[in-house]
Amino acid sequence: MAAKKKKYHHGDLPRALVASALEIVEKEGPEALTVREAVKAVGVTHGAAYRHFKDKTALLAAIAEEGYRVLKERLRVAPGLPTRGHRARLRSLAAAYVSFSIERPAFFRVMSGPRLNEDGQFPSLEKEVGECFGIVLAEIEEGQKEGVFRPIPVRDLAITVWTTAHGFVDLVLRRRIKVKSTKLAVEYFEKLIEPVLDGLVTEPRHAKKS
Amino acid sequence: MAAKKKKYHHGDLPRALVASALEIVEKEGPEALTVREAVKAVGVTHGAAYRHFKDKTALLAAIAEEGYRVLKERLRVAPGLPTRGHRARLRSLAAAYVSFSIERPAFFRVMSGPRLNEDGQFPSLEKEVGECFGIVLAEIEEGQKEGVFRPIPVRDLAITVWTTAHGFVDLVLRRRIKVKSTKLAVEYFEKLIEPVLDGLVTEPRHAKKS
DNA sequence: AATCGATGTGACCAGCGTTTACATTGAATG
DNA sequence: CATTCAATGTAAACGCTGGTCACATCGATT
Repeated sequence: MAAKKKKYHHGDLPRALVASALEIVEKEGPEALTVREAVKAVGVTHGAAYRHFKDKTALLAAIAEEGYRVLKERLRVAPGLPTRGHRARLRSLAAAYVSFSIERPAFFRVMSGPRLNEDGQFPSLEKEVGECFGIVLAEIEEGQKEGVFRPIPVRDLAITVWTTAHGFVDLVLRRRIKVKSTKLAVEYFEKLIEPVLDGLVTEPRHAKKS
Repeated sequence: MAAKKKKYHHGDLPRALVASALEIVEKEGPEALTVREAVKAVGVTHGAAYRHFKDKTALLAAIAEEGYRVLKERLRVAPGLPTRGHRARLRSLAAAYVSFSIERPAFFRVMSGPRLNEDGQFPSLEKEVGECFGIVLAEIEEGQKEGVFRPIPVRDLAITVWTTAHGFVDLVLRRRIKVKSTKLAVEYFEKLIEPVLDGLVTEPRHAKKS
């Protein structure tokens, strides 16, 4: 019976709203998200939402931003010990992007969904994106200094890996690439990316035992 | 003054509707598409649209299908003469996907946009997708027979290339990868995919002149 | 205790996708 | 040629949406 007191002011409506909205997206997909629905779980009128978010788009941007924060954490721990070698670390980064995106498709679809990044809108979102990309850039830079990666512009290398991971996830979530489980999807990706990595490193290609 | 006779029945409403809808998507983006708006240019009530399309989604599916038909044609002519060698032909296929998608983003965004391919809905759409993918498969199969591509499952090779091209386009259209023009985008892609191809072929990597 | 900016309310708007009962047609049938 | 009938288009309605606005209520500052 611990009925919450009905306060006129909520206290932290923005955060509660993002959480509620994320839950809806997780259950019914991004296009099913409705300001009115998101507001219901919070116990507030839908008009109140517009005190904190200019737009429905702004609400989506907040979700996306949160998503990039989660992704950032996963990218940070992904490479594991520095002893693993740069190729393995880069593979782990890509796999982390894939597993995050496939395990939390709601995040992924919002993060790469609407036109959140057309202009300079949502600079804080842009910042999170930049930090995620920066992690990949830094890793490749180091690896290249040690001569592991081919002498291609770092940016190009990073974009190639990003492109591969992103495209894979997108096609999986759109059911163009069919997989039976999220776990298998990540395993499949790790198999696919191996030849791509071969093309990005200087060391002679993995000798297949045959 | 060749005012068209106002006939009660349109003649070919479905085709006209798809054309009108595509035009809107081209001008204002897919999310701006409205059944009511699409119908205006055709001079018919919005209710009439539902005689021919179960849904707004079905209308989008028709656009997507048309898009895959156009793409298919471009994939067919892309490889050029068979004398070019399989690596060049595969690169051309990927580049054709990229240039089509970037030159006609409206098509791309509809084709890979909403959940058109969740279940077995829109089988005719599914067929077009399959044919496009089939062109890539066939090319790789041949190249592999001649020992140009590494002995990886054909499907995996095809998916890797598709993933790369698709991911690149998606990131470009979402302004995550910044390019100054569509032409430069394609050129940039062709540069990026080179190392990837290196990883997919058996021949020793391109010797860089240095 | 009075004040005031921030926050929430409720009513309202135009526009949307979709459905329905009804009107109009052209082609097939006799 | 007249009749019929399925296909196609119309008009009005439904519930829902994103967004706005005048107003109510609060909590912190004075």
